[in-house]
Amino acid sequence: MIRNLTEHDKEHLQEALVKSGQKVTPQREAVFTVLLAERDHPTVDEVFNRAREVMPGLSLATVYNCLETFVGCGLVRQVNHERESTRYCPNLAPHAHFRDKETGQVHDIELPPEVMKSLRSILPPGFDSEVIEISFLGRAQAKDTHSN
Amino acid sequence: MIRNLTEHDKEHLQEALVKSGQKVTPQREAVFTVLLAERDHPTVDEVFNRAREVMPGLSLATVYNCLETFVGCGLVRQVNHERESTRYCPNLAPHAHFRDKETGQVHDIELPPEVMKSLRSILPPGFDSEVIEISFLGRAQAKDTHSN
DNA sequence: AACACAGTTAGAATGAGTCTAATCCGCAAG
DNA sequence: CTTGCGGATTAGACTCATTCTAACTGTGTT
Ligand SMILES: [Mn+2]
Ligand SMILES: [Mn+2]
Ligand SMILES: [Zn+2]
Ligand SMILES: [Zn+2]
Repeated sequence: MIRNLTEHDKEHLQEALVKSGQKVTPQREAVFTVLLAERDHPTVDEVFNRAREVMPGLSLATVYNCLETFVGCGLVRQVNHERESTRYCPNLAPHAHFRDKETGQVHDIELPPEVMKSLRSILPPGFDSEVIEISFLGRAQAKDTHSN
Repeated sequence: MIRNLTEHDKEHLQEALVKSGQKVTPQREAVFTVLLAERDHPTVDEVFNRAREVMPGLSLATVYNCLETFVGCGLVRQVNHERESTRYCPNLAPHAHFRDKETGQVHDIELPPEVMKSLRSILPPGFDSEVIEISFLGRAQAKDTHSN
């Protein structure tokens, strides 16, 4: 269920950490592995529980620390919906989030560059934005969790 | 500073409340007045402190209750940025929010219908969204708070 | 060996928001 | 009038995601 990191992902992790002056540790590898294994936007507690299966001594504080570190080096994004627990997303492509009101599931919605551009264009002169967050709330038709 | 409600706004409040089977009370009028007086997306505490100036006995619990009621009848919108305290906005036109990273101020950004449409169009078939939230984070050039 | 230092850890503290149970108040029936 | 009802208000207790603190670990350096 929680496969190990591919060489490629391992390098990605190491590069981002080292580039910002931080170390690769077993805990960070475990947490990153969890994030890549199931891209369902888990909460901190969900990450914690999944990671503990493979590293039983891991503490909740460390999961908070790792996730904060990852956000800091741009390895993952935080996802907030209203005031619910923060979720984490390793998808680095520009995308919006769709939250299913009934199931609570969060889905990635690809953001074409033209839409990004039209969004930026609504900012009046003088407004300069680094981050744009777009989130939908609604109902998504049930679909196979893995369609393969 | 905290002018009374215009007749028009009073009717707006009454209509929305009565339509959803709730009563106009002095507390609700006071809280609504505060929201309309300064459209700066105040937090609950800010609303509380402003409203107490005109109604000293008002309780924080009631401010929470009033704001929840208003959201329920569509009189105001909740505005969340990351995990900061929830803010409240009486602007009913479709708009996005821009948060200034330095000042913390929140500005309304008008959302043209064509942009709304292009946003809706990125949803894959099967996804049906009632609410879209768009928030920008960045820096806005200082401007007179009241330019009149 | 002693030190430096980042990372990890358990548990305490924080604080926005929610819940509870008592009281208030406007209104309608007796 | 008096009483009863139901929604609204209130103070304070409570929740719980997140942050903070201080001790400890592990690794590399002098
Ligand atoms: Mn779904
Ligand atoms: Mn500003
Ligand atoms: Zn995502
Ligand atoms: Zn607004």
